[in-house]
Amino acid sequence: MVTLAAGATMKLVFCGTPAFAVPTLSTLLDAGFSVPLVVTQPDKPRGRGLELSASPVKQRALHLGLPVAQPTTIKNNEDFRGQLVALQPEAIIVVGYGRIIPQWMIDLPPLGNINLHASLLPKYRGAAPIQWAIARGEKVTGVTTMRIDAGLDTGAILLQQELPLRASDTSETVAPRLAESGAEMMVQTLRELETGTIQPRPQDHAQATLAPILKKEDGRILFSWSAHEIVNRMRGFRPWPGTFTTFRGKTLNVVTAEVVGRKIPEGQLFVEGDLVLVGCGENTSLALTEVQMDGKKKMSARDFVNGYRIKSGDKLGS
RNA sequence: CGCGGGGUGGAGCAGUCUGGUAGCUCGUUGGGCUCAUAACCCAAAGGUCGCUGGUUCAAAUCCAGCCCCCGCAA
Repeated sequence: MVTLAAGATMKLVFCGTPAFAVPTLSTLLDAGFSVPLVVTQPDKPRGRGLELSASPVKQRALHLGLPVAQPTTIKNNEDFRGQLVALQPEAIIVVGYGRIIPQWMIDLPPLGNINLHASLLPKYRGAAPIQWAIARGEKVTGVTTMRIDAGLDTGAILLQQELPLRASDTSETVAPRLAESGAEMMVQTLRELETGTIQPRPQDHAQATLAPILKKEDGRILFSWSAHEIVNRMRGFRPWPGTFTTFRGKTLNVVTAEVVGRKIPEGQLFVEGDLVLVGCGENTSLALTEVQMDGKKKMSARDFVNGYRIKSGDKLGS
């Protein structure tokens, strides 16, 4: 548990949207920081039926009784700007807000705009750092606090913490852990910024890599990839966009699978007992474990074979 | 009124268009074969075909309404 220096009640504005940002908001409050305003993205239609729904951060903020602002524009929004200026925050905290922070906002608070990013910057700059780190087969990822500047996740690094990745980890298992450790680290970052004991460290831009926001198509499997690469994407892109291919004209989501060192023609199925293999690149293949047909529930590979009469030689990807 | 798929013995599916004895691959149970087996052979049990109403001599199948599940999109 992190504690704030006695007597200090730093005033913050918190900008965030997804579930990843929620622990930071809660932890800051628990640590005694004052958050007179929470900024989050406007409610959007989500889910079947496209019903309007509030962001996870908004839901938590309302639960905590905090004022919420949901500006549709920021850069030239005089009302919003006036609101922030009037609050005179000492720092603005940004965690997965999902908007470009305009210069006037960067210049506003004396301690700057502090961002929590879910990677070891300068690696994996962008909107989907957790997913891409896993999809690229990284053994270690982490969280970074940094001072926001005009670029995309290019600001000076304040604190960083590593988190080892296990072979069984997926985005679903890693994100909460990073969110928790990042929340604690944000508290520590602010304390050290306040006492001046932190040394901002410029990023080595030559080492930068990108983690662009995911699109559905990022989940499409190419069986020319090695099974290792496909499994890594499977882990990283879970639960969305998932990893999928097509089977008999419909989308087939490959939920879980294991790497097998066996040569089978790419995209071709091979059934042997309870094993359902599909050929991949570099003389590897995938042993399917769980799949989901379009419009159906997730099922075991065994059920898939029994129900759909899968035979060796059937092909995926068409 | 965002688009689309689906609900059939324990599981996954076919059958629905062209109404007329409930099917397939598994699983389960019993038996057989075998040194043995998750393998093979034989047999059996197990289903109000999501719910309600309608049409019909007859509805899983056609019509209307409702419930539930899933994918896309966001």
